[in-house]
Amino acid sequence: MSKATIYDVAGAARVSLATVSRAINNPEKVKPETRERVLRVIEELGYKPNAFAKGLASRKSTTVAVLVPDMSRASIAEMMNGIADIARVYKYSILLYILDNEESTEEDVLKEIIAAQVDGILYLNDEITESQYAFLQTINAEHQIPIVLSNTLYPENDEIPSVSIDYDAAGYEMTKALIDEGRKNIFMVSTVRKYMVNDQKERGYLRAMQEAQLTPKIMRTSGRISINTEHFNEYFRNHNVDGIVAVRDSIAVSFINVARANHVKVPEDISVCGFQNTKYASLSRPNLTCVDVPIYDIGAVSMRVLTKMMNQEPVEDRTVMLDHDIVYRASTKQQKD
Amino acid sequence: MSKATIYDVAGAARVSLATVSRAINNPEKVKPETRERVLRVIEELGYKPNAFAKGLASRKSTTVAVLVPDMSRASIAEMMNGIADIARVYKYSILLYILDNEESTEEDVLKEIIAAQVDGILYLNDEITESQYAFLQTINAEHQIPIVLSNTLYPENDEIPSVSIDYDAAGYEMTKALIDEGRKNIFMVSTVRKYMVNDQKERGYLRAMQEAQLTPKIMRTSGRISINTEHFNEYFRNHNVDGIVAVRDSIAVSFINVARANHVKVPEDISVCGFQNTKYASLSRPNLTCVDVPIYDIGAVSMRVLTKMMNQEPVEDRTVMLDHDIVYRASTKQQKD
DNA sequence: CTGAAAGCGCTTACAG
DNA sequence: CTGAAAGCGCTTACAG
Repeated sequence: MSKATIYDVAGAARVSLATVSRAINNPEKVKPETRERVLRVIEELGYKPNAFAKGLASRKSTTVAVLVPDMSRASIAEMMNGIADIARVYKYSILLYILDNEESTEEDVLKEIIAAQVDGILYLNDEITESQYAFLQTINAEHQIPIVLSNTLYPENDEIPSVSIDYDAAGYEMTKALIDEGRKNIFMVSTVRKYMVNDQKERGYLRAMQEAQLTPKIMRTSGRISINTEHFNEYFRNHNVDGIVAVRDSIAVSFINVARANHVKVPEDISVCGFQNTKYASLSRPNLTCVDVPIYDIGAVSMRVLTKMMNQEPVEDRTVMLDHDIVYRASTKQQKD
Repeated sequence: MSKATIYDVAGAARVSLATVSRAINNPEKVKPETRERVLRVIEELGYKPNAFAKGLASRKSTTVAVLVPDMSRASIAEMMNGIADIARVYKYSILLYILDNEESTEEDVLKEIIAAQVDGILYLNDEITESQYAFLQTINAEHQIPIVLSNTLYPENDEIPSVSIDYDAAGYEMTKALIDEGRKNIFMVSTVRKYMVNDQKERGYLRAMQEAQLTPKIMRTSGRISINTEHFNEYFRNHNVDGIVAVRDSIAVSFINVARANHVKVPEDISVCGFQNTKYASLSRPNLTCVDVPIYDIGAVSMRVLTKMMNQEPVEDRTVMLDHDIVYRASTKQQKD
């Protein structure tokens, strides 16, 4: 019923199966006349090449693996949309691997990926460590399989290309904006776990504070709301805070809530800003000022870079930094346009 | 380097390739002694079966397609985690297909999926229509390929199994809770686009209102925050509202914000509740009362049902409804425990 | 319990 | 521009 094979097409078009294959994959090598006849038969029969046979014979899968740490981070979903759109344009399928820290280690998953014979790997795990990077390099070298880091970067090394924004600069600008408002006691709220990307934000924050001769203070939270609330409450009792640069929107919103519960006014008494420009930023009251990360584009561009690598095209820029904006809203005093 | 094939294993273990294949796939058909020898060699050589050859020879892919409308809906990411965890247990890979309304129609994507020879399909598109359902049935019948609906249901027909919660009952209970608070002018805020799932919530709402002899009023919004805000503002000027059952948390939070901007107090003057129990619910002020949908479990169970179908095991219950809770928080008066 | 052999549906030099 | 044929790395009756 749906099992038309290349033989059926060849028979119906009265050519050899080699010609059918060429008509599909190297149309220019087939006489237009024949090509059209073949294509028409393909259409009529609803023929779709068997992906396994094709993969086996050609040693190419037209499949890429997307490796993600945990889908539920808001940014990742939107990044997937960008990846999927570009993948579709270039006819790649997406094999999704979600890392859960439980049973299987990342190394196992990567072995699985290799066994699946993907043509390339998109690595969305933003908490990349030295040893993980080294492991990726090994894979890259041993299996000749292109890898791109999506929304992460590994500043010491660009052997594996990466696509993100300049988080260091963004952290700097965001902090500078609060300094320009006259804030003195600006805290960065970062995460306990060390993410490369948050590291960069911290660097930018530190630079801005040092330039302004202010004392930088970084507090680290888990991502969990309930814990944050207590943690932040304590801070209000014991610290003088008039500015917050949070590494994520949701953390910033948590902070706003705690501030207001402590009768501290946002933005009169304290300015709060975040990173990402998720829906949280628009749903919070006051609306959150934040760095607008073009997360869809990061996904799309990193997939595009990967397609180039899979085609052996040269990749001139191995550390792509997309532009970012700062969206000024009501959680800070300074409301530029 | 990494290209050990079944021949290499067979050679090193001094058996035929048939035996190697059996040692992997039907261990009980191989003498324990030989089996262990083979397995040891596999370990040593780091042999991984070539997925394409295996797929081609066996006509099974151990891959499932997950078809999603748009990753960025909050619920889908978490559902994917549930799906992925169970998929891993049963050794299935996930091929991800994201529908964007642009170029390719759903029908094209499904053809692609079939060409990819997946063993099963998980369908997460919650706005399923009659014609889509019919098309899925065709696929099911023609290609003998199992399909499960995840977090959707198609009440008129259970030929295609589905896993969700009883959204009708949940809508009823949520509405009833507001009625029990003494609210009279309870609106349901639903979506312009017709989602099966929201239909169910509306049914439950209507039933509760009718039982209480109250006039049901359904307003429909797009999901976009900016539009909602205007829309809701108008409502406050022209209507008497003392209760809101929103079909999504984010819509409920939008409504809370607009209410407060109009100096209407939540929950003193108006009770507001939503659906899903996302992070929005905890980040809003006041915290949002809502139906807690076990979205991870929905993903996990639907994947489990699919594995059963792929193994030809009988599926007794074709319309699985998982339990749900209502989480009472500060956006409603009645705070049960 | 094990092996020889056919076959899965393609691609791709190699001839012509 | 086209065809015959080998080969990709497995699985699976079929014998034994």
